[in-house]
Amino acid sequence: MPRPKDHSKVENIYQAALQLVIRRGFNEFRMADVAKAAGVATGSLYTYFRNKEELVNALFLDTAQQLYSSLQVEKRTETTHYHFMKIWTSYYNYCFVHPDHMLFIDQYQHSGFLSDETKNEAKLHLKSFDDFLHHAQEYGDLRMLNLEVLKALILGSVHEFTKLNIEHPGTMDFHALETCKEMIWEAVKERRA
Amino acid sequence: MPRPKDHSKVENIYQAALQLVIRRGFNEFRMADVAKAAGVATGSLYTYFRNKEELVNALFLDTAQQLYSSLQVEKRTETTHYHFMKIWTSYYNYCFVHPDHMLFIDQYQHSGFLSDETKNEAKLHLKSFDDFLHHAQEYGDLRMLNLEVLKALILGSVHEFTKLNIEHPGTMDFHALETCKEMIWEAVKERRA
Amino acid sequence: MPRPKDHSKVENIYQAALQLVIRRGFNEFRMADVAKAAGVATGSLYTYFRNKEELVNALFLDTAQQLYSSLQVEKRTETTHYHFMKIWTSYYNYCFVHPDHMLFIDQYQHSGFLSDETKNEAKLHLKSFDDFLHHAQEYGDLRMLNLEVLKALILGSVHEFTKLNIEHPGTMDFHALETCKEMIWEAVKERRA
Amino acid sequence: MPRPKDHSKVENIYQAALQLVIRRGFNEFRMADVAKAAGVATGSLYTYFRNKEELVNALFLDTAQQLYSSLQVEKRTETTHYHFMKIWTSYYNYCFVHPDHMLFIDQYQHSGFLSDETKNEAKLHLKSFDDFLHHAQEYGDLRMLNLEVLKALILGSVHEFTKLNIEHPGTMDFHALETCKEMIWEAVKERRA
DNA sequence: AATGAATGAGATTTCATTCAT
DNA sequence: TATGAATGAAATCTCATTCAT
Repeated sequence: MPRPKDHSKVENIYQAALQLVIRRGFNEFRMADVAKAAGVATGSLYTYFRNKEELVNALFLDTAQQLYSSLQVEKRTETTHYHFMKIWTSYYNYCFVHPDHMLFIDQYQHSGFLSDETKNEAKLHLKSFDDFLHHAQEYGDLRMLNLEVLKALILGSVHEFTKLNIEHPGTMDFHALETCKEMIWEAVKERRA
Repeated sequence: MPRPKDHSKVENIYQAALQLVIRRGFNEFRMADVAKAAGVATGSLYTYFRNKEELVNALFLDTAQQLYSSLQVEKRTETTHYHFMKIWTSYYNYCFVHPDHMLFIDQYQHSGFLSDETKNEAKLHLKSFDDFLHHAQEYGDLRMLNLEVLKALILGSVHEFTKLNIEHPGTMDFHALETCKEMIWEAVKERRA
Repeated sequence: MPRPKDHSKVENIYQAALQLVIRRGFNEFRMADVAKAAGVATGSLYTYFRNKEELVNALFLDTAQQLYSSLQVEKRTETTHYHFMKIWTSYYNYCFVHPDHMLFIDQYQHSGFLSDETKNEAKLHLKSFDDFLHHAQEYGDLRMLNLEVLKALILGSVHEFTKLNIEHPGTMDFHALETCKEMIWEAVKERRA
Repeated sequence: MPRPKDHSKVENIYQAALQLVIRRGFNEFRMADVAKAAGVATGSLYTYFRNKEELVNALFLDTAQQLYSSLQVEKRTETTHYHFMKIWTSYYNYCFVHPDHMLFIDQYQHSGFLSDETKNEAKLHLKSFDDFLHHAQEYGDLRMLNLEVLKALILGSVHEFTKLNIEHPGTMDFHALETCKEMIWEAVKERRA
């Protein structure tokens, strides 16, 4: 029996690659560096990924999956308002703890490095969030607006606030955060007659 | 800083570089490609810019200046609401026509390629917008919130909607746009007692 | 030298390697590919051959032995002319059926990959053909000429015609083949006083 | 004005590449080695050739052109026999002086490295030799046989004798050479009624 | 003995920058 | 000043070989 393909190594590679993406400013990361940081040989990267492009795509998918999973959508038990706040906060918290993940996704989303397939597959992880928004609209709790537009505003706001945190740490204190949540809710909530 | 020997050539270079940034997926653009697209020799780039980094920084400044100038802040003659709508719309329109400018700024803003000096200088062009927001807060028309946070929300929303336009052209129709403006206003406006 | 632990496996490896040499254009064949095609693990190749060089040498010997055995030299019972035609034809037929074998030998014969030992050992399988030529010269049936030169012409002609068959299938029809045999015989036969 | 692309450098590269092909046994030559031997930087090879494959193809064409130009076909002024001997001898002499050229052509002719286009283009340089053979057949001086077959025998014989020269220098002495010429002529000449 | 994942030296190729013209 | 061929350091990728299982 050969050594079984070590899938924890793939995790190490993802971690290392992400760290480097951040450190080297999102512009470029070198395969040799990824290998070294992951504690494997350069050539080993190519047992897991056919080339650099495939590694980036896989890393993107893996990261997007984690990032979007942080949108804690649950079965409807509370008011839309309550649920919305909870989801937004959980997403914000994830971005706060892992700004690198969010930045990576944000940066590469529109880059030519990613295949359309990857981009589409990444979006699948937003399905339950889509459903939440859709149902909330049907209940008359959210503005009737193209879902993509709604999503862009909600997730985009988190992204922007996270970038702010990176550039000016401390700006987003407790009070600011509460206000932000409130603002976004005011933006998206339906105004009843 | 470019030595403005021949300003039209520098303009060509900027144009060419921006086009390439878009085409090559924001990841990398080659000096040779920029030169060819700009209709100059590779070596000539180095008469205008000391190296690639300087070219990127100069391009960033030039683009940011144009982009941020589109925030048509005027002297206060109308209500804050009216003025806000006008500014947001003019910015949105610029992004709609030049999505590449906006994407370039958005992508490189947090990249290690830019010097802090460049980043700061770029922000100077937001000074009049800062002033507008600040005064509007003083008049009690906008939420009392860290200016950076307010800005992040306002400009960020335009950026997100522009990205939407790129990915799904047509999503942002007239109705959606009006609603978006309304949403952002609802988010940032001060609720009086 | 292969350790003949499992002779059928070595045969598989030879077959696979030859197939690959053909497919990959005689330039390079990869150990991993040979292993896969032979249905064994990469590492297993190294139980049979110390390294790639040894595999090539062994393959060369094996193939040369088969190729040269097709020169059906028998005890002198017929005229030299009859015997010559028979031998040439049997060699031609083998090459026609196994052009890959012939090409492999032809390509690697002068390549630095083979040890002198291998080259010499391969030539031993031409011993009986050498004898045939030598005796035919003594009988005054073949030109008195350095044996190597004679061999070069006789075997070389078959090789050339075989290559022709590969490049332009059908060129060597029955008539052409008969003429070729005749030509070579005219070339090598002794003209008596 | 930039440095004009130095086409003598291409010649250097060809020379260097050929030398290496020989030295390293026709199996492989490294771009870095070619560059060093040609006295240029590694990267410079890529200003002349897009990649290794293109270099090999160009080298093949260049070498084939030289090799085949040595077939000194002239206007018919003498007997076919005389002319044939002259051509064969001039080709043999070229191969004797440049065995490396001949070996390179012979080795790569059937290798997957060359494009079909290259192979076909190389053959164009045999056009005047084809014409010579064709006319000689019409005059009733050469056997009526597919031209390709005739060529294979004539050129192939030279190749084989050249290889002999490499392996056993001295074998092809003056006497042997004269006999060889005679043999080939006996093989290809038409036997009149 | 057999496996095939892992290795890493070494190959090819790229591209920012220089420099002869 | 302008040119673009030339450079070579540094990147990506390959593949013969090793070795833990």
